[in-house]
Amino acid sequence: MVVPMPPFDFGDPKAAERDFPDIQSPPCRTCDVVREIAFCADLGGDDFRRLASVRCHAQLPAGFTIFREGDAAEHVYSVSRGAMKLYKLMSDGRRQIIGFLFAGDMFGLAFDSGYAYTAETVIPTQVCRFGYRKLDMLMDELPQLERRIFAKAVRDLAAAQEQMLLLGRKTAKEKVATFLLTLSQRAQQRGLPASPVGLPMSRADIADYLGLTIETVSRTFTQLRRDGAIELPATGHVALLDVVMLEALAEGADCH
Amino acid sequence: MVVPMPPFDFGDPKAAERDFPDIQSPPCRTCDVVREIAFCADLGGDDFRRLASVRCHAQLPAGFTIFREGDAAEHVYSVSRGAMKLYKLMSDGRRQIIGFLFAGDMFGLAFDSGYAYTAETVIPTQVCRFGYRKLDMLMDELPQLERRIFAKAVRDLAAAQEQMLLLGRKTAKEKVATFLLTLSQRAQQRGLPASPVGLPMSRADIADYLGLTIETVSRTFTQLRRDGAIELPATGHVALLDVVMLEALAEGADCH
DNA sequence: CGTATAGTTGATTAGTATCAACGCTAGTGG
DNA sequence: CCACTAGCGTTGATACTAATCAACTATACG
Repeated sequence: MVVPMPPFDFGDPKAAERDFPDIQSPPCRTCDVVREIAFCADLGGDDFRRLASVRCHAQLPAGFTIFREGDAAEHVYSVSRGAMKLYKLMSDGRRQIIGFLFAGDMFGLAFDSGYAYTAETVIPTQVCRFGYRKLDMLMDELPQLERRIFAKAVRDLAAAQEQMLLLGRKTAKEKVATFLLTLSQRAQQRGLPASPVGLPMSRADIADYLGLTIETVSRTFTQLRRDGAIELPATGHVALLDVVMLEALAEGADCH
Repeated sequence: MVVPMPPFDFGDPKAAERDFPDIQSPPCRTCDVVREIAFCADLGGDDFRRLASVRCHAQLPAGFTIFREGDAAEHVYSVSRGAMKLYKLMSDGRRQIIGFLFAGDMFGLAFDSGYAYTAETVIPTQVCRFGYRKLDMLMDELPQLERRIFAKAVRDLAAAQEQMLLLGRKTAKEKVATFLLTLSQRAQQRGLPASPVGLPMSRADIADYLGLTIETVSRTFTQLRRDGAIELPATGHVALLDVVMLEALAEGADCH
């Protein structure tokens, strides 16, 4: 079901970052499932096969950097399984996570210059990779595909703008509530339950996504737990007990 | 040179907001200039004429709302002259400005649902409007055009991500320095001088763009003026005296 | 010229960051 | 299988940036 582990040394993270394991493999079932939500959706069987011909897969360990901000953009990626984070760094190490990605999400679009962000796995993750040139040629042939990716870029833009509102104008509590609701909605879209939601990323990742510190994120979680809005059954999981309250909190109806 | 004033009441802002003045007018010179940087660029003379056939122009007063967040997306717009702001509102009135637009900038792209933001003029502004359906059909015929708009969306996305870094991780001084540098660069791209830059938007607009308050923006301006980094020769204008210092400040080298 | 609005400056407060310590969990090796 | 250890997460005390509240000044407009 999952592509065999690529031949790099898991014990040495530096070695793991050297190369993207370039495995040419037959279409896998996971990717067929993902197809419905991924950017290959809506393509006829024949078109899909042509698209599939220019891709390759890889199973990557947690903490694996696929590309860095500024790298020449040579591939577009799609997550088949697992979770990724995209981030930007400042010279002094401050980090802003631009987004989290799950199965079906695409990343790596960059037109003129290089990639605008670094892409790193959060947990062991399987991705499909598409060569840029081949994809470009394919887009000329399949206008359906281009339109599909175009629409995806516009949706990403809308999401980024929503996040700008969050970062610029929301309080810590509102930020965390919004984050949890969004995670839940996205889980639903992937056919997963809305309530015990996987929370694969660390507190540091959440903090850097919401423009907060680890401590504030932690404190806010406890506060929401005390309010009865959420529960933290196990590490890496949240249960949304009171979605209505969370929605109120997300928009500023702060019941202190 | 500029299209005649549309027939709505400038004295009554409510009335002004009712309708987009639907003026069918011959291609104007301003728009031809803008063409080089706007999304119609790179089209052959014939293709450009076809694109021109589906557009209409309007000259709008300051503070004019072209569309609101959530409105059904029926048109795409391009600024010919003037300045616009795009923003999102929260239920309690908190506002986040998503971006400022100047001559050559496009806005109004929205795929599935309605517009993701409200679009309002900052000063008297001239815009071109393109019907969505017609543009859609035209994109099918002119892949060049679709690719062009696609690229624009990807660049907008990168800009939004850069702004996420600013909003989430930069200090007030870093935010303002970054803002001024970006304004200056964009002015240059439009063929204007880099240094005395027009600052058509209010302090409130700048504050809502940078995730600050009016007072903090004002204080930071004075601070930068005292540092010798900028000068405020007249209302609505900034001179960037020390770009190197501003660049250092923008990235966090805070010379207090 | 007078008034309304936008912008500046000052005093105080509040929210989040920072610094610091502690507890828990997961992974490791005996 | 269990003890050990490192890293992650939580909690507390304090500091600091930017928000808020308030007054004043400058600018634009009628």
